[in-house]
Formats: sequence, C-alpha cells, structure tokens
Amino acid sequence: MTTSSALPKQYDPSEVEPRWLRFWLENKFFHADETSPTVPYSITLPPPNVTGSLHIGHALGSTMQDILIRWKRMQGFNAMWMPGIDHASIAVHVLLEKDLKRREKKTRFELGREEFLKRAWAWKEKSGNRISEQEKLMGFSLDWERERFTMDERSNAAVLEAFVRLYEDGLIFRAKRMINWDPSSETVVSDLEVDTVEEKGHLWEIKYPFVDGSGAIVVATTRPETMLGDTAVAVNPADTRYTDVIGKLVTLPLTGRQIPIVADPWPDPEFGSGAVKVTPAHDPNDFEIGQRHGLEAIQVIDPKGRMCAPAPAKYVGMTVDEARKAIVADLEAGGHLGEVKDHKVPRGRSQRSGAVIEPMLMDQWWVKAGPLAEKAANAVETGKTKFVPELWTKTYMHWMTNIRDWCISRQLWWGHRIPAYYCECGTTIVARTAPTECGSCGKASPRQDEDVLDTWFSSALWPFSTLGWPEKTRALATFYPNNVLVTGPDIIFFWVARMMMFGLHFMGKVPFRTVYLTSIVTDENGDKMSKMKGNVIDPLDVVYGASLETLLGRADAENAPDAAVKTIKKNFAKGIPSMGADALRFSLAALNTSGRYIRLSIDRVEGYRNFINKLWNASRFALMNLDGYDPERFEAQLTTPAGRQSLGMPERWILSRLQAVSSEVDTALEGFRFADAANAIYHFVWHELCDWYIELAKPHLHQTEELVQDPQKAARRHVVQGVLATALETTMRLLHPFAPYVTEEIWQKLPKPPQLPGSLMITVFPRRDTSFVDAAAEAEMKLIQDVAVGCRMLKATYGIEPAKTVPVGIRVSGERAETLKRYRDAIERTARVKAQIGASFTGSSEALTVRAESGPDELTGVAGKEVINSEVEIVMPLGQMDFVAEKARIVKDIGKADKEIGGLEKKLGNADFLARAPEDVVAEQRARLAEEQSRKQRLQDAYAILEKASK
RNA sequence: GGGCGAAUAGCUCAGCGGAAGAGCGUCGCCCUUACAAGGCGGUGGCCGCAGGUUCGAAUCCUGCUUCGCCCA
Repeated sequence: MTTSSALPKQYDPSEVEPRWLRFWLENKFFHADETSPTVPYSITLPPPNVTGSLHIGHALGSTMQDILIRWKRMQGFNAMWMPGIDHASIAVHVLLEKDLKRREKKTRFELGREEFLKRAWAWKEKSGNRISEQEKLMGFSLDWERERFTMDERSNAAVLEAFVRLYEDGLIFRAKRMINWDPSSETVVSDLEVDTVEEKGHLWEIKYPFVDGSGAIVVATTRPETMLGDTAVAVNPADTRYTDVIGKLVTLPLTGRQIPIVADPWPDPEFGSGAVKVTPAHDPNDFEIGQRHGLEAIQVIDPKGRMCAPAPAKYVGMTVDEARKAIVADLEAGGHLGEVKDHKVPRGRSQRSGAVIEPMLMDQWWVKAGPLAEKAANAVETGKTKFVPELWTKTYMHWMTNIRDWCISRQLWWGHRIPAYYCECGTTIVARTAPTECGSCGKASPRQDEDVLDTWFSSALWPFSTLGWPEKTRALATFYPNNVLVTGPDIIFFWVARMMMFGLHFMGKVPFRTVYLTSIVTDENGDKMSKMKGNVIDPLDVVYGASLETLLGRADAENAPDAAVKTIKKNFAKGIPSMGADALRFSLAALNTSGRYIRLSIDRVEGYRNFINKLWNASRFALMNLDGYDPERFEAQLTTPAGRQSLGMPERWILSRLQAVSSEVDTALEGFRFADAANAIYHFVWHELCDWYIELAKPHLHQTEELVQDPQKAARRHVVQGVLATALETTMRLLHPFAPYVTEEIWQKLPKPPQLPGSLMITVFPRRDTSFVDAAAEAEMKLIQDVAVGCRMLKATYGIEPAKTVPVGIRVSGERAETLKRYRDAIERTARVKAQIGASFTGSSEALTVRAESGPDELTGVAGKEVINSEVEIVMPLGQMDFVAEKARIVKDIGKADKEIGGLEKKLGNADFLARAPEDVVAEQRARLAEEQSRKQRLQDAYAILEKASK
C-alpha cells in the first residue's frame, strides 16, 4: 500500500513544472505538422514587443490562447500556435536613445546608423530570448520550431514584396501632408500613438492691424509662436461682425508680411474673438483652411522643434517655448497684445517618448486606406470574421468607416528600410532590389530612402508572413486563415484592423475567423498597472514568488519614482509567495468574465492556488487507496450493462455530474467563456468530487480484515476505486488546458488503461457521453445532501462540535424513505449523526424513536427541528436546548415561508396570470405554493412542540 | 463635442422575461488521519433612480443620475 509519505501534503510546482516542460519540449508535442490530414486549428500569437518582458497582459492573452490550443489539440485538431517577437521600431529607439544619452551623453546621430543598429540587434538577442523563455515557463504550447521575428530574413522579404505590390497597385504613394512630429526622436509618429491631453495654457488675443489703417482685427490663439508662419486670418461667413472685413489685408506683426482675411466655416464665432489666425504649416485645421483657400504654408518650426527661417532671424534657433515668451513680450511691446486668459489647451504627446507632438507638413509615404478598409469592413459585416465579445464590432466598424490614410514612413533606423530610390533627376524608383541606374536619366546609383516603415506594417502581414508568404507554402495552405486572434481591445486598430486589410488584400481571405478580445488586467483597485505607479504584478513573480527585497531592487534598477517604491512596500509588504504557473493560469481564466477589466490581486491567485492544492490532495488520497486496482478490469465492467448496474448510486451520481461538467466546459469554451469553464471545473472538483464523492467513497476504500474476507465488499471496493480513478482521470483531461502542469503530474501517476498515450496533453478531451447521465441518481443524491446538510445545520445551531456524533430522527415516507435507509451510512458519515428513519416521531428531549407507521408526532420533550421540505424533516433531541434561539430560528423560517406564500398567492389569484401564462409555469407556481404551505405547517408544528415543552 | 459601455451582497463579478447566485471577505464552531493552502455552519441584496411594455421585469423600452473607455 502506498503511504502518505509518497506524495507531499502540499503541491510543489517548482519541483513539478520544469520536469514536464522538458518532457513536452523534448517530445515535440507542441509542434504541428502542416502535412497532417487532420483538420487544422491555428492561432498566431500577437508577437510581444522586443523591448519588454512578459507582462500580465501577455500572460492573460496567451493563457487564453493556450487553453484554446490545448483544448483543440486534445479534440483531435491539428493545432498550431505560432510564436514570434516584434521588432518594435520606435520603442527600441526610445529605449536605446535614453540609454545612450544617460551613459555616453550622445545622440543616435552622433553614434551613427551602423553602430546603432548593432546595438539594437544585441538588445534583440538578449530580450527576445528572455520573452520566449518566459513563455515556455508559463507552459504555453507554442510551436517553437516555427518561431519568427518581424525582422528576420523571411519577414523582410514579405515586407519588401508587400510594399512593392501595394505601390504597383497604387495603394502606396508619397505625399506632403500634415503629420505628427516627435521632435525628441525626430520622427513621424502614428495618430494612434499620440495622446491628446488637456494641459494648462493661455488664450492670447493678438491685434493684426488692417493695411488700410482702419484699426485692427483681434485673433485668439493658444500658440502665439506660430504666428510667424501665418498666411491668413479666418472668420466665419455667418459672423456678421466681420462681414465687412472679409477680403481685406492685415499686416502680420513682427514680420511685416501682409496676409488676407478669408471667410471659412471653421472658426467658431463663440470662441475667443471669433477670428482665428491661420498657420497651414503647423496646424491640421489650419492646413485644411489653407487647402480651401489656396494659402501658402510657411514652415517656421524645424524638425528639432526650433524656430527656423523664414521666421525673423531674432527668433531662429529658439525652442518653441522660448519663442513663445519672446514673441508675447515683443507683441506687448509693440502694442499688439490684447487680453490674455487662462485656458485649457489640448496637447498631443507621444505615447512612446512623452514628447510634445508638433503637427508638421512633410513629405511622407502613405498607404491609401480607403479601398483596403472597405473590404475589411465588409468582411466583418458579412460575418466572415466575428468579434467576441460582439460589442467590439462597433468600435472596429466605426474606425474602418472613418478611415484615414496611413502614414507608414518613420525617420528611424531600426526597422524595414523603405525600398524607394531617388535619382538626382527627380525620378522615384520602387523596387525589390536596389537599381544600379536610373531608368529615366541613366544616372548611376539612385539613393535609397533613409526612412524605415512603421512597425505595424510588418505586423499587418504577420498572420501570413509567418507561414511563408509570399511563397505559396504548404503551411500557408494549411493554417491560413487562422481560427482565432486573441488580443486586447486597445490593439484593435493596430493589429486587428491592419491584419484584416492586408490579409484580404494579399491573401484574398480574412486572416482569422474570430477575434477574441480579452479584458484589461488592472490592480485590485482597478488602476492600470504601471511601473511608474509600482502596482505592476509580474506574472513570473507570481509563478516563482519574489521577496520584497527583490521587488524593491528591481524598482531601483529601473529608476522607479518614490511613489512607486512606496506602493510596492505597501502592496507587497511580505513579498509575493510562489503560486505556480497553474494557479496563475487558472486565476486568469476564472477571472476572465465578460467585464472590460480584470482586477487581479495576489489574494485572488492564492485562492486558486488553494484549489490546485485541493486537487493535489484529492489525488493524493486516491493514490493512497488505489492499491489492487485494475483499470482494464474496471473499464471492461463499465462497458457492460450488468457492470453499470453494479455501480452504487453515488458512483452513478458522480459519473453523471462528470458528464454535466464536461459538457459545460465544452460549451463554455466554444463561446470563449473561459470563466464559466474554469468555474464549472472548480465547483465540480471542490464541491462535488471532494466534498461528497470522496467522503462517501471512504468507507468502501478502507482496507480492513473484514473486507479482505468478504468478496462482495472487495468487489465493491474495486468499483469505487474505479470510479474515483476514472473521475480523477477525466477531471485531469478537462482541466489540462487550464492547468497543464499539475494535471500532467497527477495523470502520470494515476493507474489507467495501458492503451492511453504517453502524455495527458495528447489524450482526448472529455466528450459528453449521455449513457452516463442519470437523473434518478442525481435526485437521490440531492435528497441525501439535503438531509445531511439539515443535520449539520441543526448541530451547528446548537453548538455541537462537528466531530461529535448525535442521534437524529428523520421523518420521511414512501420511496424517499427507502433511499434514505439505503444510504443511511452516507448521511451518518457526512453529517456525523446516528439516524433513525421512519414515518413519525415519538420521544422526549433525551431520546426519541421513529415509528414505521405514519401518525401524529408524539414528541413530549424538546427537540430541534429542521424541515427539509413537505415530506422530509429532521428532529434532534436535546437535553439542554436554547428554547429562545430555536424558537427565534423557526419564527424566522416561518417569516420566509410567509413571504413566499404571499407572493405566490398573489400571483395565482391574478386571473390574467392564469389566463395568459404558459400552463407549465402556472402548474409550477401551484406546486411551489403547496410545498411552501406544507413547509409552513411543519414549522408551526415544531414551534408548538417547543412552546409546550418550555412551559 | 461625437461614439461605445457599465451600475446586482462589504469587494470582484455571473445571471439578461417565469423561485436573487458564485468566488473572495466577514462572523461562529472544529487540528474529523487526502488537504488548516483544510472542514462545518451562518450573516449579508428597494438588482442606481423614475416612468413604460408585459399576466409577470434585475432581465425588454424611454428618460435621468453617476462612473468608465475610445475618437475629435
């Protein structure tokens, strides 16, 4: 017999996890073969950014993907999950440039392109490998042999091909338009990567004198320094105050230039003076006014964020802020300044560098988004791709139908260099290989564009570039389109939308059939996790544990602000205990409801770690009691009707419940309801298997002399062993996608038929087998549970220690009495009572008996009474009962019954209800009323007995 | 300003037309030989407010209040 020392009392993930990870990797169980004839199921991991490490958002999304992939793999699909890393052009720049500045006090321009790229690659090697390692530790079953990088050779080839084809199709062009300029990194940034925040500022009124000397027009502006580039003043044509001045010329102060007053719908007569200055080169709205009126765009701010010619020499070289001060002072000195008010000013800041964004007019490369977006919108409208939760469809559609052209050039070095070549003669050549000479003038070596492409350009190709595109590979044929894309809603525009556009354009098919959007993980207070705040929970810290010192040391190394250090000290005063990958994964699944946020705290994970431990101990118990068990014999027994008959009610019950939970999990996962699936398993394992089945199994498993002698008992023991082992084995398969390590560990130890494969992860996921569904067993078990719980409640009410066995009488008749008698030992064991079962009571406060025949109760003494329903009640004789407490409890119960009865009577007294409600509903309500009335009567009887006794 | 959403137990959230639920917390009692990372029991709700539809509303509709998020 196995002894308890064979398995530790507490599950130790640190010992278990590395073993199975190695086993899975060595056996290449994560690898999918594209030539396999089985039905494919594929997911592409949204590639993590190479600058980071695995954070909690990745842990969430990837856990959901792994659950899907492991589930589908076990269902027999050819499941392929594509791993990779994103080169994150601008993020790497920001990081390396900061480092360069701090350590060497240099800019990237001083370092040079070549050396900078060398460092970027070195960073990629180090950081990229770390992320992959972390993904492995989480147990993610990614197909590592396919791992890719957005700047590896094959990706480069895909990007080049895509650019050239789009150019040839007229969907990529170069044009001078308004862009968001980051003066600190000296590059364009995407609209999507600019946050507009309201900052404190001023509204300045400036007087522009009319050229004809007839006074001045007052304009209001939040950016006085841009006046040097003004080329008009605009007023609303509906604004009667200005009707007469439209068409006049004003002199631009400080420059002496003459500019016109134009009528345009843009100025809001209510805002400021109603007249606005127009600077087409430095404001998107002004640019449009400029377009409408054919105004010149004069650039007075350079790419470094400094004033430049043709601004007056005095200001050239000043920063925007310096220029503002100087200009305001000069305007005031010249008598051109009007009122100055405090004003909230919207300011764009780069999400990446934090720098204030300058709108600038520049030549850049663009993707013509309209035609691509039309197809992408249509694919969702026609259901070729679906969003889950469905509400995100609107966000996607809204963006797609208000699409703007996509600026794809970046003045950065780390990325895919734009395959455009310029000749001195003015010709632009876009080609797959560098041209040796200009096609139109014949001059040698046209110069390649210095810029690189927006990172998201390569991401948009990712679902098919990873499978070999532009080559027509077998992998592409097998795994494209993907079944699902899992990502966060904040990434809909970056990834989802662009993958849809490029997927449809290049492949002619949507890249994925379903887009599942995860919630956003926040801390327990609902605040977004941030290193600046110190409330970040690092998934690997949860898995392996981290002391407060470790956390503080890391914060220090990352130059975290004092506030963050304080938060860390408060939130993680005792550090983070090691929870194991399974506990974290299960927590993320269980908390992933359809809400938009997941508030994660260590306490919650601890709760689910306890669940893993509970499962571990249930298995430990089973393994201690499975000696002599023969899985093949049991399996054979289950396949015959006679064998099935030999199962006891609790066995039939737990196998029936197992069917229910299996189908719940399956249905929930089909609908991406991960929390429902996880909670169904949690409830089954804890509150059905452990709380009831194992408790009921114990007496049959106990190896005694008597049992050895009695062949019937030995046979019964074997059946119980079989059911317990089977239930656990099935549970492991059900739970495996959520908690792969502990389930594999337990599964490997369980005795099971020899024909099963060598790893749990390649067994078959449980399917509903209706032959095991047993409503009768479920009803019988419910009665046993109700009675046992009733007994426990009576005991708890009177402060009787749970371990102490007390006598109870159970009044019940008919079929139910038979059930209770048959499973008397079950009640006695689970509630720790000595039960007498019969149709009526007689007795006193010290002892009672139950009579087989029905008749009036003759209780002369005091007793606690629990009414289960109209046909079952429990009485417990008590010498020193607290009459007051018991009467109060009964009064409360009568109150509850009264409330129910009142509601039901009202409902049933309503003629409209009787006439219009479906028959079965009416019948149900009638039955409930009868039940409640009977229950109330029993309670009143009990009360009367107490009254009599206490006199 | 435009759009999208949310409000249910102390907290986090399920439920989305026919008996108000779970997990965590909290309060009692228990070291009951699988598990104290445990067992048993209890407490706790005008289902945001006001109307409407319906025989019947937490659930559907309208308005309001409060709070999020996205876009300008």
